[in-house]
Amino acid sequence: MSARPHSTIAEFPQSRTSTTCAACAAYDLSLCRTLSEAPLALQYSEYTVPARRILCRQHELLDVVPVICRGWAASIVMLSDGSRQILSFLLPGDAVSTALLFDARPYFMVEAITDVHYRGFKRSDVRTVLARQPDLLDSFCRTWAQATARADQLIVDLGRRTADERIARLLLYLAERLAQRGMTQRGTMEMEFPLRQHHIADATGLTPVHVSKVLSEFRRSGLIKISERSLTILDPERFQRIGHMR
Amino acid sequence: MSARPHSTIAEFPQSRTSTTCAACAAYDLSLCRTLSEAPLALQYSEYTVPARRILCRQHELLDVVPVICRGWAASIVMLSDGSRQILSFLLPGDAVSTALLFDARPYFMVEAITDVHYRGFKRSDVRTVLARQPDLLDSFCRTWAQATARADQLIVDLGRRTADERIARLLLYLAERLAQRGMTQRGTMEMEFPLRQHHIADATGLTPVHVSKVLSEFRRSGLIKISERSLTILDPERFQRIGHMR
DNA sequence: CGGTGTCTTGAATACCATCAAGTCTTGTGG
DNA sequence: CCACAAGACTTGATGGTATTCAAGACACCG
Repeated sequence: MSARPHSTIAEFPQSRTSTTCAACAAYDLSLCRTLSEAPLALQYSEYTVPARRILCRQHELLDVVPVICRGWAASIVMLSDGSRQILSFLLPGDAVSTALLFDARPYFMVEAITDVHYRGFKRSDVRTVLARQPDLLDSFCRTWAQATARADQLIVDLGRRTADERIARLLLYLAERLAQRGMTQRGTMEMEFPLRQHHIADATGLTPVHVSKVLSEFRRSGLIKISERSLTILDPERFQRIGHMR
Repeated sequence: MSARPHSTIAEFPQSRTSTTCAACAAYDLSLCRTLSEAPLALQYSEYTVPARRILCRQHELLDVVPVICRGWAASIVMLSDGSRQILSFLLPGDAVSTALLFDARPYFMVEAITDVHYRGFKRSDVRTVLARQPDLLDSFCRTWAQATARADQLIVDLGRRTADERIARLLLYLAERLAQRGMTQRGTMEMEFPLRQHHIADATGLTPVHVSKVLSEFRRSGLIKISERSLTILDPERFQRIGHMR
């Protein structure tokens, strides 16, 4: 696999302008609002990085907890032979990793998929706030528990499911998360979909070549429409059956 | 795959005798001690179940948080076609799942591998104690963060590594955890090892047949000795290279 | 306009699953 | 104590799914 020379770390925090949070697709779901608004009003830095840029590197110290405001990112483990495994896709409102609060040295990197806008909260600030606000801590833990459940589900998918099943389940899972954020066309199963096939491959433990073949087959059988950075699930019922074959 | 008619749920809590915790291999590591001893002295029930018995079922309500005292168990997701994926092995001192504190309905089952002795703490008790003791909460979260890291590591293994690598890494990981608990022969890499090959298969996303072939190959090349419920890593250095090939 | 990234398709190959038969051990009831 | 059944493991033959290799089409960008 090829080196990616364009990947350089984000370096320059923007001035902390009051960004239009109304644009954040997950404003209501997210911890971000609670942390940044009164009465807590934690300080944070804001960053904007272009697609394909690295937000933070594997094994490098990180003293902020990043929260995505706009765009898609992914947390990725890179192996020494260049192969990659995506642990999770990060959508607006997602904190990069809940576990990051307790370990300053992530074992994965975070890479922007689209242009990404994000905030970095100081770890120590977040921890003191959580320690003082039991209800906040509780909702934080619930979010963490959800992430744990998703990770375990992914383990099952990678361990025991075929390529068709893995890909169908990934797409359905993303569709569900986008719907929660109001990021699908109202009523339909149509959504903006910035993932490249190599992202799908890295998330499902497959090769890009095989992903291409499976998606083509899905397209031919009228299950999905996928093109021009957009995805439509045409036959949700049949598509879900493929994801739940076992 | 076959139905396992012998698996019935553990039903009868024993009388709450003061068990000899000195025998617990992970007494110092575990939350269990802190929870059960003064000054907290939480109430708990104690259970002993034979090998292959189910401690708790997938999707069934559970109002206690089990902590393993003796023996090996595994948390397992079962799919409708009978195939199984082991999420984690549970050793003495392990709580069944940290996430279980926030979701009473586990998406996995827990099965005893050897005879298992465990305690069940009431979820609500544990939560109130955690809420009141910041240092306890902190160490709880650190344990959770470790479990999260292990799950992510497993995702990488299943997504991007070959059978040889997966199996070698599993054995090394277990050896490391056993060593932490003083459950290896002092100085050597020899340990009691109750796993059947089908457990290894279910944990690595492989078939028992293939596990057998890989283990035989490891044995032939003098990497490990594995027989009679015991495992010795004969050539740790070479074995680790196999686990870290990429 | 070349360069890079993305996607597609086909052919050859590798890895692991499946199927099957046989050995050995373990546990159980007669 | 023996007979029998079930579980655990091994080994070889065969097959399928996904990888690797390769070539070409297409879009986008500086």
